[in-house]
Amino acid sequence: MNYKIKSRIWIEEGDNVLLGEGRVRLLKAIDKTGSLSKAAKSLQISYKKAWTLIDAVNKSSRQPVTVTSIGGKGGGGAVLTEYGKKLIIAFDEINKNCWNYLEAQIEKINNL
Amino acid sequence: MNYKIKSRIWIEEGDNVLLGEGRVRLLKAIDKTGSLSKAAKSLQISYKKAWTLIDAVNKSSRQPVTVTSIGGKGGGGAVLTEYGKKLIIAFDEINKNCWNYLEAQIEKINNL
DNA sequence: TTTCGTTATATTTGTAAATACATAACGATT
DNA sequence: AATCGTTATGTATTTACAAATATAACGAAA
Repeated sequence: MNYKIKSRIWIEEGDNVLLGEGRVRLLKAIDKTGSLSKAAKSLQISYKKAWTLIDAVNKSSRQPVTVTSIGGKGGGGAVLTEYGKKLIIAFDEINKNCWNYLEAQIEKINNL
Repeated sequence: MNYKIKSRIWIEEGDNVLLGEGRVRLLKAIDKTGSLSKAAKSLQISYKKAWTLIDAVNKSSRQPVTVTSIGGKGGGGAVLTEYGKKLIIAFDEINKNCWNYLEAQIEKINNL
């Protein structure tokens, strides 16, 4: 059995976290469902947790990442901004490249 | 103000963690002090926490990472095995290269 | 055989984080 | 103005984790 290497990356603005894997997952779910409550349900987390996460994302971001509306047809909803979409694409790419690098490097340790 | 990117890497054997940044820090302190209790003190963690960490390291490692002795002159002590020394060197190198890569990549996000 | 500083381990206590629950506010549609 | 599915927020409870405390075991050396 060989060792495996794992990693987590995240982006900070000052002392606050902007993005991590969980937040990216949530943003993708919002993009797919058009709603924060549906996104939360699909990820099996509470609405409150999802809301707190998105609130933190928007507070630490330079530009809005989501736009929400309350009331009206369907009760409201949430969508990603263009900036938000670009963010998750860039994050995923960096993360994937990081994994690829690490997966190659673990051989150094398996061969010790 | 620009965003910063951070990361954590760790090595797993099956479901158990072998090495992470904290464990590597502890192993280095053991190497420097020759004792688990002194290493714990130098890192401002409890002896118990240090012992639990080292126990987990040795249980998930293919080969012993530390060798401890109880009683006798000086009460006993702990030293790293050659395998343990090689492990922390390899871990540090991989980790450092990972940081360098990420630091270059964060520009993609700062330029969005 | 007593001392000493260490390793080894169990048990309790305290604290922070996650979770659950509850409710207000909103606004287009009917 | 009543309804509906959302967003938005406060509060309480539970859980998980960290920290503190206590104590046994060890063996060389004096």
